[in-house]
Amino acid sequence: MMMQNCVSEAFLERVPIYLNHLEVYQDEFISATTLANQLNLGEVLVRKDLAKISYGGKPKIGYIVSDLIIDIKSFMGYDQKSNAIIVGMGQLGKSLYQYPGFLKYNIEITQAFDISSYYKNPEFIKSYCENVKVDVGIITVPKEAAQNICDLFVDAGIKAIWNFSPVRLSVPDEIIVQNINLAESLSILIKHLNDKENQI
Amino acid sequence: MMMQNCVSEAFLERVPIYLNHLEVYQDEFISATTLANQLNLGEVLVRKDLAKISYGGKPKIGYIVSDLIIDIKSFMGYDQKSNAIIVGMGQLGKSLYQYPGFLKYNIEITQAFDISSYYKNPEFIKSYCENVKVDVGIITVPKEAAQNICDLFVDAGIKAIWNFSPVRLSVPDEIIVQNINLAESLSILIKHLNDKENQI
DNA sequence: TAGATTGTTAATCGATTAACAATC
DNA sequence: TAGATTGTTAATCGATTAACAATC
Repeated sequence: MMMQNCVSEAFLERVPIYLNHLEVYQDEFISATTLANQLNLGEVLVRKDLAKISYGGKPKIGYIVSDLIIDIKSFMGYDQKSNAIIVGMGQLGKSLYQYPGFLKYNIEITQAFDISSYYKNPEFIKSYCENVKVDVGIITVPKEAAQNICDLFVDAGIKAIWNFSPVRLSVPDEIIVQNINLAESLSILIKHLNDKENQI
Repeated sequence: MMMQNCVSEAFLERVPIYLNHLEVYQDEFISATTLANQLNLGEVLVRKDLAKISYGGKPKIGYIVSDLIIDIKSFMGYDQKSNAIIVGMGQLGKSLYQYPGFLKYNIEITQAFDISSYYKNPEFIKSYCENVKVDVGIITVPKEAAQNICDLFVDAGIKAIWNFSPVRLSVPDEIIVQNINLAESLSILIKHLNDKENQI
C-alpha cells in the first residue's frame, strides 16, 4: 500500500528471492502465507515486504502472481535499462564482462577497459561517459590501481561503484560504493564452519 | 576478554577490515578509539569487537598491533589451512580457481572439476574427498546442474557450500550454504542509486 | 455467515550507542 | 596524581515477530 520507506538492506536482499520464486510458480494467485512457507520466512515479514512493493493483495485470494512480478520488477528498477563499465580485464574482470546473469536484471556492461587503456589515454573513462549514460563503474584491477580508477570514475560523473579490489576506496559522500571481497566472504563461511564443528 | 559468543554476521564482516587496516598500520600500538576513527566506526563497537577477539588491550596504551593481528588470524582461523574444491569451469569458475586472493586467508582451491567429469565418473567428488580433507565445495555450474552437484558434495561429506548459481539449494540442516549472486548484488546497488536520485 | 487472507498496532529481540566505572 | 584508555552496564534504535482488527 505504501511505496518506498523502510528499505533496509535485508529487505532488498529478499526481494529478488521473491521474484525468483514467483517466476517459477505455477498458479495464478499466491498468498503471502504460502510464499513465506515455501521460502522458510516469517509470514508477517513477507506480508510487510510485499506491502512495500505492491498495491496490495486481496483477502482470501492473495496476490495475482503476474501482477506481483511486474510490481517487483518496477520497484527494483528491473524494467529500466542500466549500464555499467568495467576496468580491469584479468580473469575476474573477463568473467564478469561475459557473465550472462545480468541480462535478467536489465543490466549491461557496455564497455570493458584494460588497465593499459589508462596509460594510452587517461581520459578514456571520461570521454566514454560523455556519450553513454553509465550508472555503475566496476573495479577489477589490482589493488595498487584501484583508488586511481575509482578517482577516474568519480571524475567522469559515475555515482555508484562496484569494487572487487580489497581496498577501502575514499570517495565523496554522495558516491555509493559496494565492496565485494570474495576471499573474505569465503573465509567467513569457513569461520562459521569451524565454529559449528567446535561447538559440540 | 571473553572469547566466542555473540558472533553476528555484521561483526564477522568487520573483522577482516580490522585486519587489513592493522597490516598496513605503521606503529607498535593502536587504541580501539584510533582504529574506530580511522575506519569511521563507533569506538564502543570496535572496543567490544576487539574484546571478543583478543585477550585485551592495556589502559592508556591500547593494543599491541602485532599481537592483535595474530589474535585476529587465530580467531578467524586464518592460521589454519582450509581446502576447497570447485565444480564448474566456465569463466567464473576459472577466475575463482586462479584467484590469488585466497592465499591471504590460507585457503586453497585444491582441485577443479568440469561438469563433464560428472558424466565420466559420477563418483568423482566422493573419491577425491576420501583422500583430501575438503572444507568447502564451490558451485559455479549452470543452474540446471547446481542441485545435482550440491547433492554430490553433501554425499561426499562436505559441510559447507559456496554457491554461485542463482538457485536456492536444498540441503540437510547441518550443511552451511552461502549464496553469492553477483547479478542480484549489482541490481541492489543500482536500486540504491536510483532511490538516491529520485529522493530529492 | 464463516473463514482465509489482508494490513496494522504492540511486543520482542538483537545490535549499536551512550554513560559509567576500572586500570595503568 | 591526572589522563587516556580499557571494559561493562544501561539506553536506544531498528528489524522481526506476535497479536489483533479489517475485508472480501
